[in-house]
Amino acid sequence: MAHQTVRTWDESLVPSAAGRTDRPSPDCPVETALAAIAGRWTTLVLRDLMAGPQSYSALRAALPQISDKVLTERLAVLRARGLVHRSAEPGFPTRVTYELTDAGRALRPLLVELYRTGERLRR
Amino acid sequence: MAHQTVRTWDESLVPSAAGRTDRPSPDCPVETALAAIAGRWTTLVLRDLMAGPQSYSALRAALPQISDKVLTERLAVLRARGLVHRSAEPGFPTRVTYELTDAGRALRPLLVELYRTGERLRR
DNA sequence: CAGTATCCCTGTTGATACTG
DNA sequence: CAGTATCAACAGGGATACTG
Repeated sequence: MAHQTVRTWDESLVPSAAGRTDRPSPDCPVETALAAIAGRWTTLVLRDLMAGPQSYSALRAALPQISDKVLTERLAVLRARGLVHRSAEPGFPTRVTYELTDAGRALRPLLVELYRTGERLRR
Repeated sequence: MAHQTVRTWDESLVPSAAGRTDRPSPDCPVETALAAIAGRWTTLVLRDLMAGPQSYSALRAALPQISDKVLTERLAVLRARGLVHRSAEPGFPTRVTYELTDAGRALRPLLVELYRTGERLRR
């Protein structure tokens, strides 16, 4: 009879099978959440959008040091992730509004927990 | 009298001044927390250490696809971050145990929230 | 106003092989 | 057993200049 290693999982930490992965996998919920907020500036953009819909220039004004390229790419990625919705009014000059989707708003508790954890670590 | 833009901050999202940054800054608690768990494989190593102290080979066995180089580097970084403690028993063969520090254990609620958020996003 | 287009640079990851 | 050493490959981020 061969040895068998039975690994016990802490259900409060890893409640479902998807988290019992032995390598980084998109199927792991932790990876899914990390992928949602991945990228420099991303959490700052999300924070600003949590206050409500914002125009492109309002977002840029709130983050003076971000380059157009990066802000545009961040917003495009957040759109592709289904976290942000973009609406452009026809006419000139162009006016574009970005706002969070329901999925985007679902990130609020995570941002709060990141903040709490960061403050804890400071001590 | 010049115009003045008064930005209102949601205290439940950004409770202290450290989060009201206009660029990625190590002073922001969110950045601190993200830095703690940054890096591929990192959350998996932390997850395994949440179950208690582990030897180097136990960690490697739990993550068969990680290379020695990356596992070693991950552990070194987690040590440098003050999240993991390393203890080596003298003698041969070497036996080394890794365990979470108090700071490392403080990450548990964040991992749980990452998991919850990831599951939410799946729907 | 709201973006694009280039180009470069640097850090991170990984494969493979070797060691006290 | 518990790592190091080396090197190659890649992706993300940023500076700058231009456009419908």
